[in-house]
Amino acid sequence: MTVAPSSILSLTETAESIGRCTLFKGVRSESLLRLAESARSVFLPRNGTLYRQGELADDLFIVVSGQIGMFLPLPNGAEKIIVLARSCDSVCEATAYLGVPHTATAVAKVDSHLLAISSEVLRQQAQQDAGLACQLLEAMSNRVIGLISDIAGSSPRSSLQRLSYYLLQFRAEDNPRVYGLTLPASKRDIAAKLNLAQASLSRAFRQLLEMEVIAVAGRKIQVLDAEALAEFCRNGEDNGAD
Amino acid sequence: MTVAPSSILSLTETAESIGRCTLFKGVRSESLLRLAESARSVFLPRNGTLYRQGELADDLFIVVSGQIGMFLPLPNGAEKIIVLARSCDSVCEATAYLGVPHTATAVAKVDSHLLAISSEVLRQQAQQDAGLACQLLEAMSNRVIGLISDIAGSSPRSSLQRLSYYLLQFRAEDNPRVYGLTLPASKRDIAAKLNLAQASLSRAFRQLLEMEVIAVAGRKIQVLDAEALAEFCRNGEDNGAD
DNA sequence: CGAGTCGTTGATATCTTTCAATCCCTGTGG
DNA sequence: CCACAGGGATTGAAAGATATCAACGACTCG
Repeated sequence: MTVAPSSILSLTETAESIGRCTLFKGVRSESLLRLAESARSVFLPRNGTLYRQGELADDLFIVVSGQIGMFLPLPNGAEKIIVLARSCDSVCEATAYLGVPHTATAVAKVDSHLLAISSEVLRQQAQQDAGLACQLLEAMSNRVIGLISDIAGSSPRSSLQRLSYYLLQFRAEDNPRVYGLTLPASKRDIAAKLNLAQASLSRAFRQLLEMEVIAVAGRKIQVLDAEALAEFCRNGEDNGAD
Repeated sequence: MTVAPSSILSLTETAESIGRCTLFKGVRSESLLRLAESARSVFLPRNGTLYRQGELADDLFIVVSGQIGMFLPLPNGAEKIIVLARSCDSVCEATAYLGVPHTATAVAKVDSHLLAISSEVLRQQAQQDAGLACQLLEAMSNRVIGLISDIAGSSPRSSLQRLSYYLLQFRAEDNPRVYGLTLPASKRDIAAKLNLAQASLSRAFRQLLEMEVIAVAGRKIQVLDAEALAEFCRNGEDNGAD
């Protein structure tokens, strides 16, 4: 992991960068500046390790650009991806806030640029700025909900159900029957997130494809019948067209 | 769900009750009182439903006595238990703080007594009392870590590994080789938490038993060789005695 | 044009699930 | 004190689904 002094950017620029992150949106600039003072700029090449499970969390990371994957090493050598963080996302808020060992390992999926904020400063600032604390609270709440959603998505035994659930998460608010999406990562990583073998995911895609519920073009996917997907999630059985 | 006016308890008594909860430990009494004012007392008989997935979260619940199980209904009619909350635990902090729909369903495993705190008041108070907000932040962080740990425990395919991981969580800080524990719920519920069929969990217990890694007496369990359990978690294979 | 990665596909083994019957323990009632 | 539900846990046999291993095709990059 390459660490560059944040001085490449001015303090105010750094503060702005931090403020753009969803985690700190709306936080008053004074707090932002404090955080920026403690920030280090980190560049991580593709496949570079940001931290490993078990290491102490001294920093909160903000993804400026690139993509970071947090995963759990699994007994059989495989890995389970917990979060895929992209621009403006933050990583390891919980462990950083608590200052405890990282629960997962984080690596860059592509060349990435991040900001490391001292967890100690973060705690201090949270104590003094309730607005900041509440913002963190909100982000953390969303993370909790996201994790529970992940658990929900990984709990069904059937690979078809897991994939259906996953694809359904990209559906817009107004619940359209047809919609498009782009996979945020390689199929291999998606499989790791859904706790499936690459091969199993591939077969699941094929099933959906042959049922004409989706159309696939590389990472671009067209959902042709979201209702059918939802039906899979409920019943686990195919009811095709009704 | 039976709702009784909190007036059975004096306001200060309620505030004290709230303060005992780990979620609000160390919070200044003024904030506690504000929260207490908004609190309702809730009694839930065994198998009573506290709330269902999808309902709006208007309240944060504190378990005064009893046990609450939060679970996700699964496609095949089974259910996945996410959290088992006991005395002094809190339930659905994230959804309540955000005021969004519940992500899971909560029922009482035994006759239970809880306190319902208005989520709106909670948000207000958090804005005004950074100490409270930080306390919530800490609790939420722990919840995140706990969830990730759950994910880690549910990710390995093997039932032996899942059970081993689960039992290992009861190990004391100093990593003793031998230790005892009492299951916090029925084997059926444990199975639901580990994403296993009752029968599969039973068989996993039997394996561990026959390998003399644990001893079982109802809900009381003696771990005879924690290292062996840890080994299972890593390798997924039995290396018996070395 | 060769190297490397990603994704697909096939055949097999392994594991869990499922369903059902049985056993065990507990609390109740006679 | 014994008998009888009732729930929880165990066990057995069969079926189903995914993992695994390996080989192949497609694509990108240098």
